[in-house]
Amino acid sequence: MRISKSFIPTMKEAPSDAIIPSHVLMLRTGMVRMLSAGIYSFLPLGYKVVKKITNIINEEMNAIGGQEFLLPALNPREIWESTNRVEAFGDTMFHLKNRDYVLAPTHEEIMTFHARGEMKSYKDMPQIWYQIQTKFRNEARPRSGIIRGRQFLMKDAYSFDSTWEGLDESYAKHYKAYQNIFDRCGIEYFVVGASSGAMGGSKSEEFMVKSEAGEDTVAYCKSCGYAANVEVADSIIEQIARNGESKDVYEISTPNIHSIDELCEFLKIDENETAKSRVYIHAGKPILVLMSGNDEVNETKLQSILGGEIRPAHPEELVEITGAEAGSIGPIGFKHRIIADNRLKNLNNLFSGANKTDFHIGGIDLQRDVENIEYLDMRTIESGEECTRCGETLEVFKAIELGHIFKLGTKYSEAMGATFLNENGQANPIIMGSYGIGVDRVLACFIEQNYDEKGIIWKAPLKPFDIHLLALNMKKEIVENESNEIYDLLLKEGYDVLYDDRRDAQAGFKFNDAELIGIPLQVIIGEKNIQDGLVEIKERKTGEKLLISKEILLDQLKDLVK
RNA sequence: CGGGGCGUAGCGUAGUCCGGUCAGCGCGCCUGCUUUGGGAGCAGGAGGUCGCAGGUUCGAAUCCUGCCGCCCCGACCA
Repeated sequence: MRISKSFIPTMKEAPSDAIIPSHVLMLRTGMVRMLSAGIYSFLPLGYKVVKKITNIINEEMNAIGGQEFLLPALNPREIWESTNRVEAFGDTMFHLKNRDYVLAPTHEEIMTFHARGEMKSYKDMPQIWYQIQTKFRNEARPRSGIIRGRQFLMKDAYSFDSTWEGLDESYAKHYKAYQNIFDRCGIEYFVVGASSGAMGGSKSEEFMVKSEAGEDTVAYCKSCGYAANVEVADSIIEQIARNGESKDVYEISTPNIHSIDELCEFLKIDENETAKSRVYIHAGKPILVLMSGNDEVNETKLQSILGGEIRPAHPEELVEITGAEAGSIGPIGFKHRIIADNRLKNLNNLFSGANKTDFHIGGIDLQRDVENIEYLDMRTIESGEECTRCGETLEVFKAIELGHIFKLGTKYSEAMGATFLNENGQANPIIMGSYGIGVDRVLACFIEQNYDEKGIIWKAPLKPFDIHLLALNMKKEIVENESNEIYDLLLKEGYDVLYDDRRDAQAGFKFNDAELIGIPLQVIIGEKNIQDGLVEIKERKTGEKLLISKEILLDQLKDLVK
């Protein structure tokens, strides 16, 4: 493709709205443009890479027996009512104003609809059906460029089995296919066991990549592969020791001291000598949660301990309940249920709030001074703590969900009456799985993992072109003629070539565009070299250059283009 | 939905507090000449309802009211 004739609008500066690297680079390389918040157009260069990804997905899905569909994005609302998911999705689902249709955010119902119509016997199964299609979700807050949009490309697959063992097999096939897909795309990922949440079903796993732009926080152990959402993750952490002798409790004036850090600084004490208080409301009653120092309450753990909904108390409620403002609350004199984190177990000589604004209490002995205190694990783990499985160091970081596989079971088939007859002639609901991949997220995540200060660095499977051919000065006849000749030659050899044949662009301009777009190999035609019959080959990633005779160019490329 | 920020030419921005020589700068774009291995030089040029709608005023990018849009943090999220 000749750049002079193509639409690849590169930019030296990115719009100030773009923050994360993939967003900046996709805009700067002319792969995408934003139409509205969370709604992007793919331009030719970007769409070319999208198709590379979807090709890989097609191959791997077909390899496990998947059959590709294309379902309508426009759905009658009624079918979503049948599984109660209009309510479940709430405002996240787009509704049309002038007809009773919704824009599909996923396709369990539609696939189940087709299965219900045709799959009447256990002999019809197993089946794996999938599609690659645009999905719509009315995200309250689109962000991070293409990573979280209101409209996005998704590969969604559905398995239909007559037995639970069959579902296990279909699920395992998808797990393997997903590994192949992400491996082939050149993405570094890990798998996190997840709760299936509102999707229903018994088991689900998420394929994640580490990224600052991520929306989940996960704990990951490099050495044994343990990975868990921080909401449910555990770690090994040093217990704090009880002092030999307990002091008496005493009140301290601590004007304007609100945080543990301020308290430690003010009293010249260690975090381990403090207990932080958080008040939650559970079933209409206040509960004091005591944490050691700056440890954070893990609300998911707390919620599963207590059962039912919890929420932090509002500032006004705090005063009502404890008599003090946030920052001065503590266990002494607190009249409701008190739960302390395991790390605080039986500690003494602690500092905590006095339940009197601007006062703290020292010398607290939880054994002696706090009646009916309960100890439970409520901590949010942190980077650097030890893995409970292998004892190595855990890392905690943000991650993006690229794929999610679910054992759905019979939730949808039961709700929609999709049944089949088994060997004994009995009607049973079809046993389903569902399996998603965010296709444009794969693209964004690849870029997040493969760029430098100059631009993107493509790897072979997703590269938009094989070779970037740069004619440095097209106004010189020899450069123009030789470059055109080499371009034709490369095309004839079957290479996909991006040819920078612009007459009015300076050499430096072309170099920078080439680094930005990031095609792995550049073939550079300069006036002096070509006069000597020489061309240059440059590797984008390393910057390594090779000056060779043009006669052996094709031979060299055979080794270099993968 | 809560908090914060922003909206001036295709992109990046100055000016807004303190109303009037205030619509400016850089990049990009067009024309010509020069230059040509790391985002060129000179000369000339095009391009703006200052997000939209009201209002105050002799006069509004600037002050007031309402609305719209975008970004960031949070809440939410299969």
